[in-house]
Amino acid sequence: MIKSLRGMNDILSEDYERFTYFINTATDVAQKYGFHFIETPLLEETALFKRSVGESSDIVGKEMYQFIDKGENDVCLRPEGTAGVVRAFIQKKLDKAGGLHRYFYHGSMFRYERPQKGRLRQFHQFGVESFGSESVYEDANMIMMVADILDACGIGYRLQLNSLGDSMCMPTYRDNLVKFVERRKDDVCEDCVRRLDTNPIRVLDCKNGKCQEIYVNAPKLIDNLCESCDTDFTVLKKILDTNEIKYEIDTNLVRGLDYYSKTAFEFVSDDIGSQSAIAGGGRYDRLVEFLDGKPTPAVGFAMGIERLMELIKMPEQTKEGYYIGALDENAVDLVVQLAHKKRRTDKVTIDYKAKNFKNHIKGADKVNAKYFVLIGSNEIQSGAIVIKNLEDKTEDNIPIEEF
RNA sequence: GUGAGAUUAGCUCAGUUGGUUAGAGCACUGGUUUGUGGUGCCGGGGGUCGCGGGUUCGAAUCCCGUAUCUCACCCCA
Repeated sequence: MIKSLRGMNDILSEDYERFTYFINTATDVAQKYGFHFIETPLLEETALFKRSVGESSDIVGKEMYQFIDKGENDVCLRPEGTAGVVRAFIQKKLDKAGGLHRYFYHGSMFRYERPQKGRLRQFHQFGVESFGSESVYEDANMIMMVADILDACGIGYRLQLNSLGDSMCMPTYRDNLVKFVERRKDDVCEDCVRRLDTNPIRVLDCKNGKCQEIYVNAPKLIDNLCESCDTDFTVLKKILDTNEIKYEIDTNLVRGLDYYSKTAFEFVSDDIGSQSAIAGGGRYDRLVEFLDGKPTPAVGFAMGIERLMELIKMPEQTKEGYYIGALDENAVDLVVQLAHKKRRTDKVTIDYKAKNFKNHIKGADKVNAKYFVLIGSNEIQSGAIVIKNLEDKTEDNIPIEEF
């Protein structure tokens, strides 16, 4: 038997119901915020991700589905959504057009990782990107949108917040942090020593308890923000307070992608195991120019749909449509005919086999039909049918032509 | 990429110190006076015990390899 590749799942039946319910709910919220759908290719030039996500990140360093295509192009399956949207934004020259451009997307992402609960090689994200606004109100807008989507799906969460600084304050801070860690190089774990070279900020969210004890006394970026970053962060907190969105400041929150600056946030759930981040995002004011566009402030987020799946509270299913059954073989043709007519407006379930009453009602119950109609010799002779409402148990006798 | 555990029917799981033909519940399918309310009762189909080797008179059971899933590390959505 041929099986699907490791970490790549089929989505069907009840999972599909949940999946589409989430997409529809999130789409509805995004549209209410004035965002428009954008679809970008699953395959992009490898250089796009190297330059945006960053070569020091694990994603680019070891998790990309990268290959040379038949035209000798170095390409890879997208590991995340932002880079493609930014590329499209620049390619369509919207950076030069000015103004605000707001997009949402959803689709498959690919990362060559060891799968576990909440971590797949092909997974799905719903994401949003906003270009052209440097206002911290737009950052807040993003966070409120995530909160609205999660609320609409009945999902509980904790919001973690941090500021990563900008090109003014971040480099200075990073140098100070490196100096701090280098003085204690012998006491921290191997990973942290490695991080000093690759991505020093990441030492802050090291899971090693001993390292964390040491970093308690490390300089905090949040205490070393430049004036504009500091003001924005204060304003952001105030906006969230005003709009009754609870948050925790997590000075160790570091996003894994190199392009983030200033606001960084992560929504986490305590109910889904160790892969607990259900949404993450932040500001990336420099990314457009890194990718050869006109400098354009931007902010966005992405949500991991698979991680949300089991948390989504689906609305209660209501009875819907018709079940039409044949009591004897002669009636099957008429059943098919009536179903064909009724399907112009309603959902209709039929069975090609003639069965007795009890088996038909079992079938109607199983598909959650609201109306129940049986056709047998009596109906064919009299030309009248009984429509039974399975919800309120009432019956209605009408001529077949009026059905 | 590293470490640990798991894998038996469509699903959830039993299966004794290795011993006849591998079980249950749910699901599926049919019957239960060929015509009105589901839950009852009776029956039926469905398994290369993840896959491949090995030990043994004999393996779902013990050993080795391998695949996948799960958990942790790592990383992230």
